[in-house]
Amino acid sequence: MQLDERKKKILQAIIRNYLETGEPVGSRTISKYTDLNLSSATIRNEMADLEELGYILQPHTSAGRIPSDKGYRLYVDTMLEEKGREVEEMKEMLLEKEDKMEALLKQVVRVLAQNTNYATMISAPRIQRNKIKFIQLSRVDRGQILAVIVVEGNVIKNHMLEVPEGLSDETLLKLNMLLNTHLNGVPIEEINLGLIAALKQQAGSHEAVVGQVLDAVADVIKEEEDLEIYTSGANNIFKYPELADNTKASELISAFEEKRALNTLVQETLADESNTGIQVYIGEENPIQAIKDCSVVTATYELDEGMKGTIGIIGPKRMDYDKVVGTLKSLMHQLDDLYKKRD
Amino acid sequence: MQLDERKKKILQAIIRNYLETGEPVGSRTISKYTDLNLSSATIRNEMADLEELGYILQPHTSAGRIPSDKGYRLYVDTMLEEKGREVEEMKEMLLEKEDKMEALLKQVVRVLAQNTNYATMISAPRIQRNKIKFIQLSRVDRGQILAVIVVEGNVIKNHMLEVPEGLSDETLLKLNMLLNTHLNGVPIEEINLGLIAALKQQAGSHEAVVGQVLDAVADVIKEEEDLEIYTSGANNIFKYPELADNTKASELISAFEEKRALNTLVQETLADESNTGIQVYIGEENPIQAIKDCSVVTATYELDEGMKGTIGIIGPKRMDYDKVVGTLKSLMHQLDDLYKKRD
DNA sequence: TGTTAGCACTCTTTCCTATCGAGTGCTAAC
DNA sequence: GTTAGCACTCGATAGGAAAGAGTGCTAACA
Repeated sequence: MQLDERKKKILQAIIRNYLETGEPVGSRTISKYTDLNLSSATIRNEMADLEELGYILQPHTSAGRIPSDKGYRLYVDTMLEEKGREVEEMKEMLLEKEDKMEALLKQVVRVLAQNTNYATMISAPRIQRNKIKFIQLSRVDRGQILAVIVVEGNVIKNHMLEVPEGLSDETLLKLNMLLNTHLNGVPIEEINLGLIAALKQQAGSHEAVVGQVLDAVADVIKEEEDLEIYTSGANNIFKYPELADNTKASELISAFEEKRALNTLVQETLADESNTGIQVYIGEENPIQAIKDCSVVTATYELDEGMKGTIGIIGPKRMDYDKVVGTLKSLMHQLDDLYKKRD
Repeated sequence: MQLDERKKKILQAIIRNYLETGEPVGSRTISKYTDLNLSSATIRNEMADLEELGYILQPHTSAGRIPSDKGYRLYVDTMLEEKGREVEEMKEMLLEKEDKMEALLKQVVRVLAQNTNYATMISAPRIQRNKIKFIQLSRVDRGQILAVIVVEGNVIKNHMLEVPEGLSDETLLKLNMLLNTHLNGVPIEEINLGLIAALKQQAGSHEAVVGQVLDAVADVIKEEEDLEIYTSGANNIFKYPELADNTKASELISAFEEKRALNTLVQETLADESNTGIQVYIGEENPIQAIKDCSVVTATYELDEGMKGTIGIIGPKRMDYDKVVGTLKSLMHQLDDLYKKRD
């Protein structure tokens, strides 16, 4: 059996309707809902076929049909081809520029949750090019030195070092020179044992200080790895009865709080380079067990200088894919603009 | 009518039992539960009295009794006098020292949630003494300058400034001198218009740079105000049926996510200086409307140098106050130790 | 051959009712 | 003051009937 045009139309109608109502949809509804002018009986026949093909399923014998994961998948795929919508609504809200990346991300994720009525997440951009741009040691207190490390992309890292009180200003100046001449412009990955040994040797009796600075540099990478994720709108799941029962809700909330799980999602999204930057995981397709009853739409955004992050929208399988994809696309453009303007 | 010793004992028994089961407790249960050797009928009489006094109430005519807010309050008050327990369990977990304050707080709040099975929050310490300790401008790029501001308590603030490319190293040095001589040791609150004007005048043509630095300083205070709050264990609320229905759960989760609300709780806790540092808000007593069906136990912790923060545990009204207070007390000691050791 | 009307059948949902049982309040006796 | 006893209340639970939505199948139709 093949999936002809009419079957596709009926399937689409079923899904659309189900997205709206969340209830299984019957043949009579479709008979009226579409412009095919077919009786419910005919629809019933077609539905039986669609079920056999695996695109829809019946919760129980005398209920209407609901889309299967396979059905959603077809729907989403055809939709992604067709659409390139826009949602301008949130532009204004975003335009209240925020100075700090963190605040900006928090705002984006909140606006997105409010706009879509789904749960949302965003991962802070992961810096890919990691050259050291600038290092400075400054005395703050008698026995305390502040190390400031700036990495390409203007990621700034502060670290307080305890030093012997006898350390003179002169020495400090020397150490500054030493560090900057050897490390400026060097990608963090290239700081190997040889370089470290050379630095320590030149630092002489102050090798401990150099060691601490290098530890701080190493931290920059470490922080990269457990990258920051912000979430919002977790409570939106209560708007969808199929997700709101205690067990599921608890799992979902928990996954949202323990951002560890979401991280796998981020990784997965960043790894996949194939398409437009937008990916849709339906039900079991997504890598997180706890949200297997949900669908996830993710987008990769890229700011200047190879800084990449992920935005995700998590909702019921009957989420309004159309709108969500549109919103994400528009949002990505705006993030682009926003960043370019500021830069 | 007075609250004699026997009534107190009965009330305590009712509350204890209700804390365990979460079910209304009947007269027969109490008759067996206590060592008073009274029949259920007698208990019934006493319960009628207790109800009249407002310490307990009946969900409906033929049900047992549950404690009222007033009842809990009495229970908690007498308990706080008596107890000074310890919970050593989480010591080990905390002893895996974390370098960064943020990571430490996140860990504390997580450990606490795991230990208690309630939702938990912690606010990052708010610095009270705000003297500027150190300011430094460093050139990072041709047109970019990094301003590092260190405030007493070693709070570090970075800010990137855009400057005209013509700015010479010499000028930079002068500006550094200027800022440090005038601002070092000055409490941020005391930077008034007069001081600002004087600084700008001395900076001459570079007053714009000084202005930007001062803006960054102002940010330190601003950040103080919307202080950071970390939460954990929100999903624990699903363990208590009386909180787990959709409406309530949604409100709770939402309040937990929107940390704004929790902030009022922090403020309130910090404001109250009266007692041991531990406060208990029962039901409507707490300032957040969304969690009016919960109880909140808060503690103020104080690290060195007048840095104060708040820990909170949010659970059902029938939370195990005894254990929670004990846990919090022990935790506070450990935080003290931890910080002292590191310092 | 595809479409449709009709009908019996299935299964959930809803509502009603009866029953159960926990717990109370009251009375009378100890 | 304490207790036993009893009638009463009211939620919870279970069973069953009726309603309703929707199906699958058959037979008729164009």
